[in-house]
Amino acid sequence: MDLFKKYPVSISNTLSGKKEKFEPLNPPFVGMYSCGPTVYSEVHLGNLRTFTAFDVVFRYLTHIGYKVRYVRNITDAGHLTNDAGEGVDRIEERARLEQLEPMEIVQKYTIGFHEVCRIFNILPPTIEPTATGHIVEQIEMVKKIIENGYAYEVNGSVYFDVNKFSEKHKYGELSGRNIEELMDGSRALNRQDEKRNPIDFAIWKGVPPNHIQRWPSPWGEGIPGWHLECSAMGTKYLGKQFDIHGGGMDLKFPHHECEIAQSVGAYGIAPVRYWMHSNMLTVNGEKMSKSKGNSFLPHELFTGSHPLLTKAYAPMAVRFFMLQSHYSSTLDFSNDALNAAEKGYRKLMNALDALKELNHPKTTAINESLKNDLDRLVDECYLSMSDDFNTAKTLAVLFEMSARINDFKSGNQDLGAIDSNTFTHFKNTYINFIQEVLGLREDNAQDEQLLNGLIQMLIDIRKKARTDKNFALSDEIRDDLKAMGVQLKDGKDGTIDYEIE
RNA sequence: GGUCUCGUGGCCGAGUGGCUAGGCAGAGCUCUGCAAAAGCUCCUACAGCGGUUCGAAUCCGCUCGAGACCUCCA
Repeated sequence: MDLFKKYPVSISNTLSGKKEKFEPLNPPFVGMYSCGPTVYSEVHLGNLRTFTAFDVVFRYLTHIGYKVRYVRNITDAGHLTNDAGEGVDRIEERARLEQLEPMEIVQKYTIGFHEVCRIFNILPPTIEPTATGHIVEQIEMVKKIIENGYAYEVNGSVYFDVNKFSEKHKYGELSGRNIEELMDGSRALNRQDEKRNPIDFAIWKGVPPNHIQRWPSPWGEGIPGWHLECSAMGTKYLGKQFDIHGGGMDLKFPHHECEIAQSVGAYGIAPVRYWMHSNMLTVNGEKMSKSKGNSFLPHELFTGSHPLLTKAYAPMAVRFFMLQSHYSSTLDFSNDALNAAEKGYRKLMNALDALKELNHPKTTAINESLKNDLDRLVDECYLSMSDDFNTAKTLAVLFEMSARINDFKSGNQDLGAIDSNTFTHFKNTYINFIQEVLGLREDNAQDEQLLNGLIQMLIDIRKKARTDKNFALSDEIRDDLKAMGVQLKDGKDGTIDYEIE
């Protein structure tokens, strides 16, 4: 039986505001889209939280047997910072600043983004389309919206007519807004404004002659509107209606709201069945963002070079830190929290190493209650993840499992007291959840071999010293290693393990 | 100003009507040549006030506090 049938997934659908049973349109296939980065500068940790959240969704759905097509875009076409045609195009701005062609900027930061994803063990999506690679699709979509009467052209730009749209459809359903309030909230149009209504938004924007990024269109040279790419590419690769659309909370309005309007305006059907929004990473209670100047860059984390950090943190400790909270809650970023996460992460990984070394011996007398306990833990891993991808709850279960693992390792508990099927199931679940579902892995894998050899050598010397009762020497070796951050651990049976701090 | 969210033990964070979250820190015990690790035990909270209920951290109301969106942002 497929795991997704045994452990049905529920998702907090931000469209309905309720937790709903997840039923894909065409099981076992799942279509999932999440908004990727605009590649005009380095991604920061806040961005990474969202990518990590949907990485785990992708991983888990895949793990339980769904065939997931996961589309995450790269926004490499510049967009004006507001729809009135004022403001700046960030990619264009950056290009002028660095004296580069916009596509050089885009290339540079796309590569940087991929590098960071690799470091944080964020899997590549199954399709990673770019906005500039889908100008044709976007133009076609604009045409359809015009044909359907929901957009109008002014001076080479095309605007979505929100008022017209709302005569037949709902606008603001996702973000819980109504048009009247939005009108009140927006400033009045000035004389130069091309829009009929302040809440209309550009789906194609004509650009002045000095603008570098530009594409020909039926309305003249210009750039696509900034909400349009997701609609066009989502439709192209996932269909007019697909299962899951994710993104950060701050994209809910206007970005996702506009996506819905465009898709309905073009195809007459709601594009997404389950909307998921991940919450913000905060610093001292405030949203981490570039504009607030409180963002952390990945390399500042690895090197500990940020003024608010007391030390460097490994990427996997940070990933673990993010998984310790639910994606829909805000998560506060601090040294103390990171320190705690680092230790918790190590504990989990130590148990993982121990478990990999464990093999089931001959079964002796079966301990029923132990067997039931292990089966329950396996079950709870799945139930927790199926409950709206509750990674925090899942980690709590994994910690319980690690205690059982350490019992087996130390001999506190006899492995023979359970049958080998139970053990294999337990073992596979622990390994799979940590590595595949949560995407946690050992850091520093490259240097490990060399280091392992060196330390092993010292361990052998120390073993001899202890056999000779030369404790002065054995302690010296242990203490000197400790000073360098290598902690030796003497086992009951004379084996010596170590841990790098 | 409008809309909305949140306020959990020393810290971080799950939990949305009754049953122990978990991690980190702290205390103790076991194991151990010592140390570390590990296991076990303890520290048992839900912003304040009122209400609903047999029973509320969980539902309702008010108060206080924090934050988000309404402009680009994951």
